[in-house]
Amino acid sequence: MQNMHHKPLTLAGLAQHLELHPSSVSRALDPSRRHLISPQVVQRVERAAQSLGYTPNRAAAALRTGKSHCVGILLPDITNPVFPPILRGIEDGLREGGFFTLVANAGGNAQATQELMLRMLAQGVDGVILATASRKDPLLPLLRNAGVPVVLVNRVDAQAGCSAVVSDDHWGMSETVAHLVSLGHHHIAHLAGPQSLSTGERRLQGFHAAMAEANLPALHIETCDAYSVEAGYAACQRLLKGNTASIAASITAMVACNDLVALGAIDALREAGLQVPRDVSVTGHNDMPLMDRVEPALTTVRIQHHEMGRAAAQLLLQALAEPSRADSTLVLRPTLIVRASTAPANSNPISPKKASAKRDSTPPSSRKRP
Amino acid sequence: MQNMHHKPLTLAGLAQHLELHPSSVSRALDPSRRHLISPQVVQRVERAAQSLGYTPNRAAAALRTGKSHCVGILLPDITNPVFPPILRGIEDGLREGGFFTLVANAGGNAQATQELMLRMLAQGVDGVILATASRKDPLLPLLRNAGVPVVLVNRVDAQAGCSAVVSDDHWGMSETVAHLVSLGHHHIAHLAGPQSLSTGERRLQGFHAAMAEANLPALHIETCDAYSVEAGYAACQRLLKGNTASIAASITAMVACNDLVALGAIDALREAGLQVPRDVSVTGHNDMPLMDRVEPALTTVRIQHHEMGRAAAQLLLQALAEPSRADSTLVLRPTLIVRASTAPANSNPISPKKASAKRDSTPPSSRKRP
DNA sequence: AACCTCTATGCAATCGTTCGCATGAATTAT
DNA sequence: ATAATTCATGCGAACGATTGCATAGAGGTT
Repeated sequence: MQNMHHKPLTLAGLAQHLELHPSSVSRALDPSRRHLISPQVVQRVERAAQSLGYTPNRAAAALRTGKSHCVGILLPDITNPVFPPILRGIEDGLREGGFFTLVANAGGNAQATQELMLRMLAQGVDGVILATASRKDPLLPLLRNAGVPVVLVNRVDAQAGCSAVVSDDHWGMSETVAHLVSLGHHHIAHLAGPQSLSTGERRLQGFHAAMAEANLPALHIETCDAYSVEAGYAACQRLLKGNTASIAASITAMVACNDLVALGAIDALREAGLQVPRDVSVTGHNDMPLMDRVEPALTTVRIQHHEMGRAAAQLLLQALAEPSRADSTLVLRPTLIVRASTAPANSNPISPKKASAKRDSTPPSSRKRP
Repeated sequence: MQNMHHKPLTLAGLAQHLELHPSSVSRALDPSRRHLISPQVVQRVERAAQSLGYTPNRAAAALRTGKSHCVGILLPDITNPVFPPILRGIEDGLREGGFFTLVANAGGNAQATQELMLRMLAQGVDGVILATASRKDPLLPLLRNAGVPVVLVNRVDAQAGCSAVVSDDHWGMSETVAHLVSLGHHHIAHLAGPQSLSTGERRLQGFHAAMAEANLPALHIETCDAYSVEAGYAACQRLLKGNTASIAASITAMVACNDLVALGAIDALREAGLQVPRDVSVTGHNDMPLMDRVEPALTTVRIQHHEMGRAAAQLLLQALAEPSRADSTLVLRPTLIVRASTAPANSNPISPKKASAKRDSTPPSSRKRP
């Protein structure tokens, strides 16, 4: 086989071909320094670069300038359906800015995560986007010390110190509770997320605020130790068993911190002989894919995941271009999607099933807030 | 604020501190060249590197050696639920080998994809994993010419020339058809995937082979133009309307090329007044997340996505370590997961609903082949 | 004791780009 | 016409790690 591994054309090679000095060619090829070179030469260089297929060696440029045009993305686990659209948004945004994305799953412990981050820094990433930050992340001081711009996405940090993009959890909770109240619910429980994560904390706060706003007491709150079906199942069981039967029976609606938790809760409710939504209405959060097709279709809060990623990328690009720029936090407004898992409150659990018809039966691609 | 951006310690700096020559330190730190240095010095160097927090500048090493320790991953769209577990597997595998993953979504046209790949090469990736390859990908010659090792995952290329990891589509189809036959189905249709993609082609071939094996004619085949709910919906409609009413009515089972297509098909069947699985059984492929919770829970072929990614990473690492090594194709065996969307064939559509009880009611975390 | 081996370390060139500075040519001001 | 000012380009030293080759001792052989 004629495997001609054309050893890539170098800047010096191109310069020689053009009978110019490498530095001139370098300048002619860089938009921000083009003005130093005469237009004719610029054109000549561009043509030659094009036809000879010259591609600059980024490693060399990275060494010289200290900029690798790579951004590190740290997320807990891409397998969690929340993250793909975020990552997609980040990648779309960064690509426009000419950056590549170095993705790593930081599933492990803090120790492993820290080492991972050190390796990323050694790799020379110009900035970092964290989708993993708990409320007080040990990585942040490290990154600050390294002088690398950071943007948090989906979660914020207690002691801030960097830009962030989050969903408006207060608004989401407020809409959810208002929806349930309008259906006649008064005894509304909350399956809260891990309080070590900012989303868990903020949604709980949002729930409290929304209940207060509706003049209802927030009595039934159970915390999950993870965003998973299993954790939701367990939390719901605790909620049902922990309270006296009469109190538990009075709960007619449950607001979950997350779609998976909601699914787990539905499982637990069914196991307890209760029907959703006839006996208890359940809501989720995130509007993960397929939530319109589970049984019953889940009423949930749709977060702008893709937009969150894109915004995070833009924030990082800004910080990269203008390091002195002040940090900013972007809050994106979610949308309540009403489906079949919520129904009018039913004070008498023995009464016949009613009003459980699906209200959002449009195909997924054309779903909109009613 | 006391933003001490400790300019990172350089190899020369460390050497100076140790009163050694940079080259000695470099060797002492590299496991494969350590033997050239006396054990005492190696230890001294390691200690110092540890305590002073020395991290080698990869950009410099990349320039000198031509190896960046980065691998490029190209996939159509991380938002497609098939890819997250694959990516996760790839990342896990590469991390063990000390490599980072540069991820890019190649959603656009061929032109844009090619440019993206060129930029990746300029970035200096040591190898590439493609999850995008159609049956005859224009990227492959380009990569071959650049002398960059390539591994295909989930899809293979007609003119091979590189390693690949795929699922055993023939086996999957064979199991699926056998399952349907054992339920008494004889008139089995196939909603095929795009024939420009290797999975679409291979699953169609597998379907033909499986039907032949069962001594059944493969008469009803309709091709989807994408792996989506909409495409499945449209294809199923064509299947129902394109045939005469009598033929269409005789179909009692449909094998879809993909879970989403199966969901679309179920929509179309319902719209036509047919019930799943009472009137028509439907199967999917992939076992995407939540397929156990849709209505009805989908019988589908579970692909080892994570393992596929991991294997691809290992193949690439091998190719990187030993460039002369021959290409190999790894075929992973999938598993049929039987759920509620398949039921015994019902020759009389008017007969009462039966045998639609869920057979896979174990929680998602502990699902196994029965 | 002279010679040879072997081993641990030092030396210096190199990878491909970038950028401060120097230089010569062209343009303008006086 | 000459000096002052631009402008376009050339020059060469970085950036930080790697690596073939050179070398200085230590140890062993006859």
